[in-house]
Amino acid sequence: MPLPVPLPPGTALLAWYDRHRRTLPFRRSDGGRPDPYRVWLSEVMLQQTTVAAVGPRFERFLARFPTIEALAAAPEAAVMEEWAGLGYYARARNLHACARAVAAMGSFPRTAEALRALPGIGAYTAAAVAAIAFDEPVVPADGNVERVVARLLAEETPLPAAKPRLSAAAQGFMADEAARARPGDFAQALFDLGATICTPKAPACALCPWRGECLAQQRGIQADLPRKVPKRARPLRHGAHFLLTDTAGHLLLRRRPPRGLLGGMLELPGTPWRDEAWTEAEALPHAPIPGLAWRRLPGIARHGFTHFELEMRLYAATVPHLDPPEGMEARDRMEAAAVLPTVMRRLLALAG
DNA sequence: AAGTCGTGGAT
DNA sequence: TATCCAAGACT
Repeated sequence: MPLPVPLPPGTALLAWYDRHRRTLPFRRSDGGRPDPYRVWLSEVMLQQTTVAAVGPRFERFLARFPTIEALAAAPEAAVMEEWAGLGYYARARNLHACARAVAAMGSFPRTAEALRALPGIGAYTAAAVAAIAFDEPVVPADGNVERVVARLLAEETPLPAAKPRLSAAAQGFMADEAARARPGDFAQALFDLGATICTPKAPACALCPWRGECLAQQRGIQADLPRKVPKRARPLRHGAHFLLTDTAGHLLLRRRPPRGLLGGMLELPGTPWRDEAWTEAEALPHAPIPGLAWRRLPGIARHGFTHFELEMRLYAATVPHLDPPEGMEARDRMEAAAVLPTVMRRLLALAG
């Protein structure tokens, strides 16, 4: 009987993946070659966004834009509306620009290096699409992979400073022959390991295919890694917005500037957002149509952004017929609820 | 290169 | 309620 030899990392991880891989809406289960359009779309949707949030939106997006040519041919406003509620709206603008670039080229580039040059595709997404769709031997380093590698190596340097080292170490996995034979599966195996075993809070080390070689687990510090630099507190800001409706149930919306926060999305017209609350006398001059009988609705809508928190007051008025001023448009209430970003849906909720 | 850029679920 | 953080990109 030979001495038990630890399986090389690639073989052990892939064997675990073949038994425990997750079934996901954007992941093929028939073993066929993934469609680059679907892989790319899912990777962009999944940027800083949970699998649970992407799930129902992925097929819905594909139903509306079945091919990258269809996406490229669509107006940007249609893409923004389809993206409403998903957040990080620059992704939708870049997605559209990328679709037009790829459609003009005829097909997706097949290497991470070439993919990296497209809008909205950074180092991670380039490697993920190259590995999953084209089996290029690269390792996409997302938050899961950073966490797995930080624990494997017991890396004490806090993120984000440690990211280059962790990413390089992850790429080093491709020296393993088993990993190099299945780059797409290897990448997704790392994702699944991070999502189901090597979790942020209480990792299930007893079930981990790499428990034998994990330095953090040996030292008992796995739950403390990766270390991170503390985030700054989020300031509180204030706004006042205006709900103008007509007797047919339409309401007035305004398109935000094409870049920056919520760039290109629709909103309820309102004041700028500032550090101090708006009094009624300060807010009313910002109404889309001054001089109407604006009435303050009770309550305050709150919404958390990445780097500040927002409290909004809402004023309402009614006119017989809505005639949108320049730069604004009228939508019926059901449609508005569907195309507005979440922060604006909170205001609609305030109106009942 | 640190700040900007959304949202919802888990804890 | 407060905090974390998720298949990050861009400036």
